[in-house]
Amino acid sequence: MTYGGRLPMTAPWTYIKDLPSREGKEVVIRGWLYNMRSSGKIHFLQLRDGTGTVQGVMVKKEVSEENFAEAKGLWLEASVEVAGTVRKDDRAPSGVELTVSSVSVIQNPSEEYPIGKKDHGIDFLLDHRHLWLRSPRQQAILKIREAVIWSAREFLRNDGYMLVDSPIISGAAGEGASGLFELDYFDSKAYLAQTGQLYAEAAAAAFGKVYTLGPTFRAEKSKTRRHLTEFWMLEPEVAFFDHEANMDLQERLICHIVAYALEHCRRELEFLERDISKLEAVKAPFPHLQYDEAIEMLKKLGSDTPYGSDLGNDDETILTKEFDRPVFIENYPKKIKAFYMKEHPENPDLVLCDDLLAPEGYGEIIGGSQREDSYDRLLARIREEKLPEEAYDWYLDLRKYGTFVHSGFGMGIERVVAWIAGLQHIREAIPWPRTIYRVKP
RNA sequence: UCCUCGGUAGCUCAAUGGCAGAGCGGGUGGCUGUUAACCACUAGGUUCGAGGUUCGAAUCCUCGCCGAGGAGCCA
Repeated sequence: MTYGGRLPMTAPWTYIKDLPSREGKEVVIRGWLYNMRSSGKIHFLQLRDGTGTVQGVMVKKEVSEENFAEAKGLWLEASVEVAGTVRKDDRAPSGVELTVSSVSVIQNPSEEYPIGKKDHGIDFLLDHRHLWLRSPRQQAILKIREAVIWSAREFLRNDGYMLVDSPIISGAAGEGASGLFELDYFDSKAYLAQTGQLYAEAAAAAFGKVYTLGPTFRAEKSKTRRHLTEFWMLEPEVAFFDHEANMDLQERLICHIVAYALEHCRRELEFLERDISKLEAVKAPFPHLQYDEAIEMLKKLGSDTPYGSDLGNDDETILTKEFDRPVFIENYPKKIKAFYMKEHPENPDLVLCDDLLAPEGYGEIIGGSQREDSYDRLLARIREEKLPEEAYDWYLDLRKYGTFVHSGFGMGIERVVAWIAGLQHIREAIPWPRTIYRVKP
């Protein structure tokens, strides 16, 4: 079982996804054995290579006795190179099977694979995330994640947006000191970014239409199905866009992402048993509710959240069940929102902002606002919130040198993935979830 | 930080004061079309830890540890 000797890496091999087009041909595939059944004189090798799965049928009288016996001794997740002939078979899910002529063992595990064929508890699966990724469900979810990110970037790039990365280490507190991860930075303190927004605003003054995409960090001890301590956020920021244009961009972006997933991830969505009709309903225009209308509506639906409070998770769930597509909640009271949001021109107690809530109880996937562009009002807000003024000197500069109407928003990647894939918990929507009690693997 | 629930074989769970069990996985044997294959046999335990109540504790009590679900906060 010498790897280099028996398996020249320059040799061509075939990916399982391409087998249907190689019917009748002799091929070699490389991958892993994810299950095996045997009837004594015939082995059924369930093989996967990351592009698909195929059943290798190994008949005793058609292969060497040694090779047949060696195959029988394989453990689950053995890595193998399998040679055989592609054969059409109506019993196979992909329409083809592989009639095996020989199996070369790359490595046969010396102990049993921890993840079995029956159900496991979430604690065990998260402890084995590095192996759990191999399961079909996790692969389907992560393919949808990739599609969400890819389609969002494609949409923005085609619409003239430029990716301008923002720093992960920052000396400024961002949205307020609570929930920040603090780290030793040589002789002083620094923080992990909670948002790239302030940097995106600076970049918008340079490039006009920009976005950031990267990990963000919240040190809050949240223990819910909607929270991670490390999550990815897409944050467009647009010069000369007002609140209305901002929401229009959000609506177009979400529609594009959903349409892309429906077109390119149909198999994954079906595997996850997602109700596809719910996604097909996601079309513009999305309904809009003013904050006070939302509070009124919630009262009729049995919530006792008073005017002036932020909506709770239960409120979001109740509210979104009233609609078949995402719903905007606009113009929250100033005192429950961030300092950088622009005051409502007709009501100084409100700010020009929006949350976009996904249907079916998934809740907030986007938070956005028009930014305060007045130097004086922004400075006043920083003082009102008792934020460290000196940390925001550069941010205030943006209002000092050619200030401009601008707006932007943050879209939580994992929440969008959880919604589109129909997940119960956000932690499956990221390859390596970080939660309050879990940083390994 | 608060509330709720849980921790028993490698895994998923049962046993609720009276002999520690099943399914899956592992081992051995059988089976030429299996689809979480099946059949037979078999090995496998510090019941999370410490202390307590009791003739007797996986089970009841106290403390601790480790998780999960939810609240708050947020994307």
